[in-house]
Amino acid sequence: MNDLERMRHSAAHVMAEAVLDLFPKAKLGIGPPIEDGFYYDLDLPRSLTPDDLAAIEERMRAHIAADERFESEVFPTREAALDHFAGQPYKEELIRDLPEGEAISLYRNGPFVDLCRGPHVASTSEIGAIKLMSVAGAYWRGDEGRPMLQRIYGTAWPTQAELDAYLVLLEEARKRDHRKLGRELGLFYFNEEVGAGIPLFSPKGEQLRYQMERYVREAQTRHGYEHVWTGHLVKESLYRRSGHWDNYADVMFPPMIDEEVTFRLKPMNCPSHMTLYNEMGVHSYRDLPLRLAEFATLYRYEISGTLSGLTRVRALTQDDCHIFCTEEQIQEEFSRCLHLVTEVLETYGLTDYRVQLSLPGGEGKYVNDPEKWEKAIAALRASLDANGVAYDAAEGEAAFYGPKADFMAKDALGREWQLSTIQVDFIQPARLGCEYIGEDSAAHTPVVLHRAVTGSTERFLGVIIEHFAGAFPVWLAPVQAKLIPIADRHLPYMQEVAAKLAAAGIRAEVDSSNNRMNNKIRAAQVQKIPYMLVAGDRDIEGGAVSVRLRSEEQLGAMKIDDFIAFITPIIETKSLDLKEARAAKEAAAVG
RNA sequence: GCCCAUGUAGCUCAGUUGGCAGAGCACCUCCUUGGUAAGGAGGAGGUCUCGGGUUCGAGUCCCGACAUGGGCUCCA
Repeated sequence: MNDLERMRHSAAHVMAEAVLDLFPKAKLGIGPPIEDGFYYDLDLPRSLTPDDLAAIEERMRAHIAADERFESEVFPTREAALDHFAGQPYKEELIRDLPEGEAISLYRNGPFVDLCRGPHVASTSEIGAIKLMSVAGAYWRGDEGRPMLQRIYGTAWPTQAELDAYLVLLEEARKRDHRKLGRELGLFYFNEEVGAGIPLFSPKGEQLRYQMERYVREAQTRHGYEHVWTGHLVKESLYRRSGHWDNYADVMFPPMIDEEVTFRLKPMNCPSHMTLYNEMGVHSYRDLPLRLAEFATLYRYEISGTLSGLTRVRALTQDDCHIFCTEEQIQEEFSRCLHLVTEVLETYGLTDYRVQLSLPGGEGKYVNDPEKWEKAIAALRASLDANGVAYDAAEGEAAFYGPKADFMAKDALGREWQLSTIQVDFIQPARLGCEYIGEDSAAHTPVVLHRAVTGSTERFLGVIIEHFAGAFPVWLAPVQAKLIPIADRHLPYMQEVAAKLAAAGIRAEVDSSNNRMNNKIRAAQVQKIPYMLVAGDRDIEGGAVSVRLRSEEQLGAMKIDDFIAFITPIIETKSLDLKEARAAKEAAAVG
C-alpha cells in the first residue's frame, strides 16, 4: 500500500467515524482505498441525501482537525474479535471468513474503532484535502442476493491544490464524454419510443460508422480474411445445441414464437458461422485455416441498469471473425490476429491499452472439459508469449467456451472497456459438428479462434469520440471541409468548389446561412471540422480558397487543385495530423 | 435487475409557499455583405416524460411506469 492509498484508507475510516456521529446505529461494511479516492459501505436506517454528504464531510473535517492518532491492537483470539464487533453483522462475517492463523487486528482513532489490517497514517491530521463525491447502492460483497448497502464515494489528496486539480480533470473528462459530444456534434441519438440502448445514427454518425467499418474490412481483406453474412434471426434450437441457450439465455431478447418454431434475435455469430462452415461442404486440411469475418448487428438484452451511451447498448455491430484451423495453426493464426489488431489500434492512435488473459473462474458457467480448457489456455499463453505481449491474467472473465486475450482501453472517465478480443475455442466446433479431413484421411474437429478487432462499431466509436475529444482525424471526420463565403455573392463560387471537392472524394459543405463570416467560422470550430475554406473577392480572382485549420492555424490562399493535392494523402494515409500525411511504414510482415 | 439522483422549448438551464410557462443558444423573417471563434431587429416554438391521485387550483405535493445519469468486491 503506497502513501496515497494509506492516507485514503485512513480517510475512509474517518468517513465511517463521521457517519457514526450522525447515525450511531449504522452497520459497517468495508472501506478500502480505490483509484482516486476511497469508499465505505454502510447499512443505514435511511437513504442518504446530498445534504447528508455535506454534513458528513463537515464532521470529517472536525475529526481531521482533532488530530486523532491511529493505534492498532491485535485480538488474542478470533472469539475476542467476534465479541468486540458483536452487533456488527458484516464485520462478524469478515472475521469468520478470515483464514485460520491470521492475526486479527483493529485500528482506533479517537472514539472510532474498526476491524482493519492497516496500515494507516499516524494521525488524522495527516489526511489532506477530502471531498465526498456520491452515494450509490452496492450489494454486500457484490452479490445481488445479499443486502444492498449504501456506498459513499470520496476522494482525498495530500493538498487542496491537488484536490482542485483532480476536480478540474474530472470536469475536463466530462467535456469529452461521448454522450455529450455525440449530441453536440449531431452524431447519434436515443429515443424512448425506439427503445433503450438502441442508438439512432444521423448522416454524420453513419458516415463515421461507414469509414470505421470500411477500414476494418479493407484491413481484414489485406490480412487474409474473407467476409460472410448470416442474417439477424436464428432458430432457438441452434443456440440450445451450441450451449448458448444455457449460458446466454438472459442476454437474449425474448423469443419470437411462430406456431412451430421459436426464433431469437442473434446475440452472437459463432453458431451461424459454424453452421455456414458445415454447409460449405467437406473441408480438407488443405483448406484451413478458413477465416470467416462478418460485420454483424447483434441484439443483446443487457439489463437496464448497465446501459450507457454507445459503450453498452442493446444493438451492436461486431467486427467478428471465426477462424477454423488445426491445433498446429493456432499460434500462427493468433499472430495474424495480433498484427491486424495492433495495426488498427495504432491507426487510431490508441496506444494506451492493456491486454488481459481472461481465464475461467471457480463458478459453473464454464463448459466442463478440463482437458480442452487446459489445451486452449496453454495455446493462448504460448501465442501471447511468442509475440512478446505483456498481459495480466484475470480469473472468471473467460467466455463459457474458452479463454480470451482481451484488449482493454479506458474512456474519458477512466472506465475500462474491452475492444479487441482473441479467443480460443475447443468446445463449440465439436458441439456443432464441424469437421475437416486430415492428412490421415480421417475426420477431425477444427479449433476455432473467435476474434474481434474493434469489438463493436458502437463501443469503439464511443471510445474514439472521447479519445479524439470529437476532433476526428481527417479520414474519419464526417465533414472534412467547411466552405465559408465572405459575402453572399461568393456563394456560387463556393458551390463550384464544393462540387470539385466532392468529385475528388472530399466531404465538404457550404455554409450558406445568413450569418457573418466570423459566425460561420465559429460554428465550424465548434463542430471541430478539420478545414475551413474561406473565399472572398481576392481568393476568387486567383481560383483559390483561404485555408484555416481547426487548430486555428492559417495556411493562406491555396488553389483548389492544390488543396485537393494537399488533403488527399492526409486522408489516404489516415494521418492523425492536419498538415502531414502519415509517414510510410516499412512493409509490415503480413503472413 | 437492485440502490440513489434527475426528467420544463431542438440544446443548456431558471421557475419563489401550490396561483397566467421563462432565459440564452439554435431555428425562421427582415436589415446588414463582412477577411478568420458569436453584427442587429423581430418572430415562431412547450400535453412541463407518461399514467394515476390529493387540491377550488399541480411544472411544483403523493403513488406508479418509462427514460437518463452515478453506482452494484479495486474485498478487514
